[in-house]
Amino acid sequence: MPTLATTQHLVALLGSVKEDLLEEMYRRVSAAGCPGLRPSHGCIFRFLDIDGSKLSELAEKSGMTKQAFGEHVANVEALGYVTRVPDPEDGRAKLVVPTARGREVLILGRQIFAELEREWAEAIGAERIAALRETLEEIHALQAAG
Amino acid sequence: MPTLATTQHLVALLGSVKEDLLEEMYRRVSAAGCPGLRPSHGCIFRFLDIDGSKLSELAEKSGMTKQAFGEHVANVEALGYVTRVPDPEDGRAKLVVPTARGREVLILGRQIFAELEREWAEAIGAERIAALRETLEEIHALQAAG
DNA sequence: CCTTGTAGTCAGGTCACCTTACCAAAGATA
DNA sequence: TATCTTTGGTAAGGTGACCTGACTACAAGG
Repeated sequence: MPTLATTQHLVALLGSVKEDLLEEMYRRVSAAGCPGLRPSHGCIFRFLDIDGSKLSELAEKSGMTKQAFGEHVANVEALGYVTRVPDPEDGRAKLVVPTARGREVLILGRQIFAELEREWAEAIGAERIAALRETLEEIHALQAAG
Repeated sequence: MPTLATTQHLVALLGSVKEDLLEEMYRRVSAAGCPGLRPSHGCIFRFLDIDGSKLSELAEKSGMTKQAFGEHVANVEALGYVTRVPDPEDGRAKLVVPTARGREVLILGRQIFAELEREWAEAIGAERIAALRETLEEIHALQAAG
């Protein structure tokens, strides 16, 4: 019989695991010599092109307002990971461009993600991780539809 | 080859599904005639005893500070779902006690959770939902340990 | 009693968003 | 070409969900 606790546990569990992963990720990023970055800064690196991307593009891809995204960019710029340069093809626009350190973070991020995937596959089983992803996608689709 | 997007997708997916579920839950609670309640108010109903519980107990179980929890209680009290009464056994303490409407919410919550479980089991398969939970628990344990 | 610990509140701060209002440049239209 | 609308970005201010630090009222032990 499903109880309040049972199902709430699933919701809480989803939150915990997400936080666990984000935390672990940024712990490693930090340990690898890129301090100051917070989990929320991931929204920048996630879709950032190595040659620079327009703020509004990034904001839209992240599902955030331009203002909210711009704030994160300002933070990450202050930390020295990106710069804002005027877009040569659009006088209104500015390109968010990774600095040398920023490009390191981009690569580092990929490495750390690969590392985590490998560790989960080892500890839990690659096919179970795949199944997890599939089930989550189905639930998401179900909720989006219903 | 695991990419940045692949693994980030899993983190994002966890977040999306969690939000989906919380949203759906509160949509139904609202539809069932209990307006004003927000997802974050779940922290109160989650551990609230039908006869009342002490604020600090609830705060501790939710992993929140007393102050933060107290704010939620104030909100939910203003909505008329709980009251704060002095604890007859401890002059310092106050009991958070559900009102009649609050007790309805408690029951309603259980019903909605049961409903959701049933729907997922139907659409996705009970054993896959169980597997999801198990895998999440293992990852959580893994991260807590490592 | 008096000290120390605990329950709860108050004040104020932070973080990650949001809305409203605006400017400046681009593109469409007349 | 002058204007009108759309789009890229910023500024200012607000909100929700937390936090820390400082405080009061009561409890419990020596």
